[in-house]
Amino acid sequence: MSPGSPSAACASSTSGTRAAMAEGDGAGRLGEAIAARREKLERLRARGIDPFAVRFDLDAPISQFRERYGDIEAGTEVADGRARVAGRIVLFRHHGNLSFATIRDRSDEIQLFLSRDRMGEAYAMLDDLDLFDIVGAEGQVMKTRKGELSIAVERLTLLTKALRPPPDKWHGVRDAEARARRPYLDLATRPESREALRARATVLRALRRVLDERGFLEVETPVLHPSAGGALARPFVTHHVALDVDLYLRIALELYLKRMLVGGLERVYEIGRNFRNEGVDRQHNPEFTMLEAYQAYGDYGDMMDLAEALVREAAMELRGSLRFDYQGSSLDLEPPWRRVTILEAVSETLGEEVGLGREDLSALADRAGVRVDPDWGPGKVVLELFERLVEPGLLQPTFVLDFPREVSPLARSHRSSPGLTEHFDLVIGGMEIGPAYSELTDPDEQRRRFQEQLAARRAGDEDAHPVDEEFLLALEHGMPPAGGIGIGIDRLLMILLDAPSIRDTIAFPHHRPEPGTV
RNA sequence: GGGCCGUUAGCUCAGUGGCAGAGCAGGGGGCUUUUAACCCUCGUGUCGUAGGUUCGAUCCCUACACGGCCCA
Repeated sequence: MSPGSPSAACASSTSGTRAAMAEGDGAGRLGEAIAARREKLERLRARGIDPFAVRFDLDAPISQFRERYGDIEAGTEVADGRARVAGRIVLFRHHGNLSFATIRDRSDEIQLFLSRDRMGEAYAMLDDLDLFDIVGAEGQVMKTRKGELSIAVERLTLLTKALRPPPDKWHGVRDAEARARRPYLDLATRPESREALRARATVLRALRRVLDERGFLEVETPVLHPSAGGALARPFVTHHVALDVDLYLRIALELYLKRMLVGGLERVYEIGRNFRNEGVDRQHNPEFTMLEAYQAYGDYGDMMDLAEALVREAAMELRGSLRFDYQGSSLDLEPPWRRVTILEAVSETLGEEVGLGREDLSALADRAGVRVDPDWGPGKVVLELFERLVEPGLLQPTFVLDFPREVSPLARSHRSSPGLTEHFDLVIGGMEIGPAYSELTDPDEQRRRFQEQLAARRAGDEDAHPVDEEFLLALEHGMPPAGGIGIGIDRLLMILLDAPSIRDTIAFPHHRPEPGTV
């Protein structure tokens, strides 16, 4: 964008259609506001002030001044309390030769006490400052007569001039669409929005700590996969130009982490982005963060212990408690969590015994108001019944055990129940947080499972698992028995933050591009 | 995919079949202890888009787009 050329800036606007048009017309309040800010920009430049400074030395984040001087008496100055802080101007109150500005940094807000007395001629610069400009300030720590901790500024440095007006200083960005389209404005104006990102970091740290302490190695595996496996979902397709091959964005981490077990690493985990080509709703974003961990010589029982430890640690770290509300209902994350098989859970909800052997499963589903495809096998019908009728009601943390083999091609067959696998889903707040298995290590069995999936795919199931020869080859070299688990980080955050939508946990959630901007 | 709701100034929101409204933000003026400061003053818009009904539509109707909620 060429500096000093308002018209060029308008013409090259990349903002929304409506805004861009208002600007293009050169009329309207937005155009005026931008023009006013640009005039100030030029005035500042004319006075030798760089409106986009290179750097600023500061002492500490604002929160530290609060901690240190929060207790001083109203109407006093701290003799040795010098402060250099920086932040964005979020409130401005002018009183002629005295002004108050509230600036915000990553840690907190503090008031700048700006008087002509202390600033002299430099006070005139305030005429050319606006809300949302970023400034650095140096002065004396003080408290006003009304008891507001402030910095009596002697030197004020403009660090960045904001050329566009900020959102409403009190409400921030409230419109869901506007928020989704310009998340940085939401972050700049709504504290909860910033808190959610801190919470994510806190939770990830806690999860890593638990795994690191247990001897798991954090690893990274490819995002570009020649075949999209490890889960039953439709992938995004991309293309490698030099190799001239189509590749898929990964839908799961599983198959590469298992190869690492073949490689002898025994305990590995990865926290990474998965991509699934599906709709966007309260519980789904096309890219989401998954933790997967694999523990050699363990089974899905060990994964239950691990899940409890991981979630407990994350909750304690973030909330300091295992009991809190989720969307109006009280939640208790204290282990041990309830364990119920999927067949028991479905039977309990329907009030009659449900098994894979029942001939009338489809009719049963029909009576329960759950639509099922006539091509589906009993396992898929049971899963559908569970997901529709049972899962949304499982508020408290629950391990739902022993999924039908038909819907779990990568889990080991159950050691005692034929037709089932050692696969559980962890459900909290009515949402699937993640699956875990006793892993299938028998390459011949794995091949048969893939072939069953191939048959399903040929019958029209687009989500069926592809046959992955490279993976089978690795298994043939021998993978130790292992337990593996996946935890959807975004959904776990929904629980821990009491958030109604996955969007509240993601900095840049996906949305349709605004028409006319692409 | 279906149903319902929403889309009006940069932001937050009112509103009407007959000149388009408020608060904040912005311009001008005042103010040396404010707290979403206050007081005076000034201007504003493709009323989501495209059609239709009407003398006249931002308002009623239809379709579409985007968003939200619910259902599948």
